[in-house]
Amino acid sequence: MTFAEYNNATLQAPDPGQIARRLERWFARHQRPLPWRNGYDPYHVWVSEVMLQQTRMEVVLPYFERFVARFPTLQALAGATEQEVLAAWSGLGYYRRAKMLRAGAIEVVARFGGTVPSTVDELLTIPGIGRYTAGAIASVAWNRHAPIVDGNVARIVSRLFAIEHSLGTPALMNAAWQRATELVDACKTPRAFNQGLMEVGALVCKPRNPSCLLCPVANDCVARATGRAGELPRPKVKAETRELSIALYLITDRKGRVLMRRESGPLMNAMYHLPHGDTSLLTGSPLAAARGELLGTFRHTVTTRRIEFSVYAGAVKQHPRGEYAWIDPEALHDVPHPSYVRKALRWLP
DNA sequence: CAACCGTGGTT
DNA sequence: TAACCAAGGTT
Repeated sequence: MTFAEYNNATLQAPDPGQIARRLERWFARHQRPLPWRNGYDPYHVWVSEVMLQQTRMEVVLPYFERFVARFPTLQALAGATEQEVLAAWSGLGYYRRAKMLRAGAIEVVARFGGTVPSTVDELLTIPGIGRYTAGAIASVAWNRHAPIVDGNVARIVSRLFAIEHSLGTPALMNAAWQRATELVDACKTPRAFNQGLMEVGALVCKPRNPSCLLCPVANDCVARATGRAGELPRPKVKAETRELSIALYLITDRKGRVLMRRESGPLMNAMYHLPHGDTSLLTGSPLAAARGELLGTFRHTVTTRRIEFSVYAGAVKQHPRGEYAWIDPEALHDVPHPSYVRKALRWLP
C-alpha cells in the first residue's frame, strides 16, 4: 500500500448524511424560541425571512411582532396601502423589501389563492424572493428538501470543506450551493436541518472566534482538523465609503407640525424626508426656504456613504406645494421615514 | 456581474 | 472610533 492509498483509506470522507443528522439533532436541542417558529405559519416565515435579510435577529424581533399584529394575515397585508406597510417598516432599512413584500402578498392572493407556494420555482416568481428566500420558505415553512445559502451557510461550509475562495465571491457561493444541496438532500427533516445549519452559524461557528468545542460537526470539519477554523473563509474586499455633507431644515408651522417631503426618486422611494440642501443623495426639488440658525450636527452612515448632517432652523418663504406635507411629530409612526429623520427631530423646539 | 440598497450592534 | 458585520435581492 502506498502512502497516498493509506491516506485515502484512513481519512474520513465527509459523510453528508452524518453531518445532516448531527445538525438536525443539535437544532432539536439548542434552537432559540422565535415567534415564527411557533407553528411555522408560511406567512410568518415569509415575513421573518424578508426582515432577516441583512438584518440581525435581535433587531428584527420587535418589528416582526408589531408587523404581524398590524397585518395578521397575508390577506390583510395584501389589502394594506403601501404607506401603511412602509410605516410599519420604518427604521428597519432596505425599504424596497417592504414594498416587494406587499407586492408579493398581492400576487399570492391573485395567483395562488392566498396560499404561500411550497416549491422553489413558484416562490422565485414572487417579488422580493430570490434563491435564498425561496429555499428558506420551501424548507422552513413547508419542510421541502430545498437548499439554502446565506452568510452563515457560506461561512460554515467554507470551513467544513476548507474552501479557499474569498467571502462574497461567486466562486464561494457556487461551491456553497453545491454543498448545501448535497447536505439537504441527505437530511431527514429539511426544516430542522436548514435552520440548524444557520443556527450553528449564528451561535457557534461565528465569524470570529468560532466555538469549535460546542460544535456538533467539529469532527467533520476540515478547517478544524488543519487548525484553520478561524482563518476561513478568507475575508472579502470591501467597497470604499464616501463622505457627504447634507444640510437639513427643521421647519415648523404654528401647530408644531414639521415640513416633510415624499421622495419619488429611485432611493428610499415613497419615504418622507426632511427638506435638505443636497440633491446628490436625495431627490428633493429646491424649496423656497430661509436658512436659520445651526441647531446641531450628527453623523449617519447609509450603506457606503458616511453623511455629516447639519440641522438648521428654517422658514418657508412661500407656501410649499406638491409632495410637501406638514407632519405632526406625534404621528410620525404613521408616516414612512428613514432613521436619520428621527435623529434630526431631536432638535425640534 | 458589480454596485447598490439602511440600520444598529459589536469589536 | 472606524471598521465590520447580519437569515439577500435587484438592476
